[in-house]
Amino acid sequence: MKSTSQPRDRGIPEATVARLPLYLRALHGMAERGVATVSSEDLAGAAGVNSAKLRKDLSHLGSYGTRGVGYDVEYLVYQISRELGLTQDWAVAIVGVGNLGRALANYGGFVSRGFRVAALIDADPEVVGDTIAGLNVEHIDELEAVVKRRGVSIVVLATPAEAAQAVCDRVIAVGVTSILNFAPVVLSVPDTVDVRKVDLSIELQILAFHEQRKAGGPLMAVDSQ
Amino acid sequence: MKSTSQPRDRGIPEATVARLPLYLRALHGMAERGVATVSSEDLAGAAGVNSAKLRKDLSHLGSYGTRGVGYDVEYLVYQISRELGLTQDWAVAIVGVGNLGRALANYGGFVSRGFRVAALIDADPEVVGDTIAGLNVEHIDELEAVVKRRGVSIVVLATPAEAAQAVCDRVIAVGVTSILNFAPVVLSVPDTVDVRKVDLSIELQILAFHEQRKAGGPLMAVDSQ
DNA sequence: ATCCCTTTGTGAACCGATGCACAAAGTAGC
DNA sequence: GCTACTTTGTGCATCGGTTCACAAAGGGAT
Repeated sequence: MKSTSQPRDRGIPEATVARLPLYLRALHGMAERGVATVSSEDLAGAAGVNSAKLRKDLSHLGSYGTRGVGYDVEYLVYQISRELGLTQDWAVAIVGVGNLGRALANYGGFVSRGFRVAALIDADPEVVGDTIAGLNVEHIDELEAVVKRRGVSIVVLATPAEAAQAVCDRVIAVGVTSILNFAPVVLSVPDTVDVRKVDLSIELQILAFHEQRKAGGPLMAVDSQ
Repeated sequence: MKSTSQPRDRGIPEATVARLPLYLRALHGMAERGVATVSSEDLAGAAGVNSAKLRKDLSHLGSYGTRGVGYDVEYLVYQISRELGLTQDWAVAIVGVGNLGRALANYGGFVSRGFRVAALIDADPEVVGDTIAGLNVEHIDELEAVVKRRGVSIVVLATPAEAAQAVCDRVIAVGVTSILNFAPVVLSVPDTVDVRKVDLSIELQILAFHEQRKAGGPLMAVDSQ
């Protein structure tokens, strides 16, 4: 079993996986502009990475380039899509239909290729029954039933921090193993479950740290010693 | 110059900086519950990290713990806040007041300690003049003036993808060096500028990748060879 | 068919981050 | 003061990821 017919390794580095969507987006843009073939140099430029890194990333999927020529755009789009699992359709449920949940439901670009918002769920009787982005908001009591009925496999948590862990536990109990968490809490889950976290406040704090450094560091104003 | 009085090293590892906000949040929770002192083990548990990592992270700020006892919660909150630059007040402008921008403006928890939404800016005459979260939405033509007048130092981009680079260039031209980008594009900026990216679609794709792996991998359905 | 040019795929050095494991430093009890 | 116990701070081995640099592979021209 050498790198002739089955070069695709089961273990793709996590860092590579995180960049594949970036390459895919750049490639989609190129495909729309009618570009047929692209070099690692150009694609790397479009994705904002180093070309050696790009080549190594792609080499983890297989040998899809042609030396002296580059990569076929359409073919590469297909291969990356398949590797990421975007050739199938993922049903996503958004739990928590506050400002953020609403924005996510309406954000077209977000749920694009491969993903479909299949359910909106909230606890507030005030919003249950509303129609948002063409979907009926259902009550949290229906959570388990809705997840099962619609074949939801990815849950987006946009609840208040206090509610997140409880909702998390419930969706895991019905078999969901992929969660995108917007609530500012550390979820505790079994390690069979994947949680990705998006935390706006943390991103701002990291920016503030660097901004402060540029301005002279934390000692400047205080001069503690 | 040893580690007695000036232990604070100018170079805090990036990975550490990214975790400090997490520790800070856990500590705030503890402070509210009246906890006076915490061990690395307990704090690490609350933040979801390994205790050795936590201790090493904190050691980059200085020697703020007491052996045999732990860390003083209040004191550590102060030290981390100071290191992150949260003892000062950062004026944030949100550009793009669509669904997402609106959600961000209203999201109280997001702009919490140390941050203040100082301006909302949009190009659509339909929304310019509206009041959202107590703020008047201003026209994009006023961008430079508003940024200067309000002392904005961090800009949040919540525009459509097509507009993001242009807005980015403009705010950089007025001196902004910290940008939080929600638009699904790779911004090109001088390397004096910090850009952090939040991309919902990428997060979903990473989840899909792992979800597919759990289900048997991309070969299962296709069996290409 | 041969030579030259382009671009891929990857071996190897390097770099930063992680986690173990333990000495150093402190508290508490006698 | 001395001993036993707790918990920090860190040296060290390790690991994953990045980057360089180049040999291998292909295309095109003569």
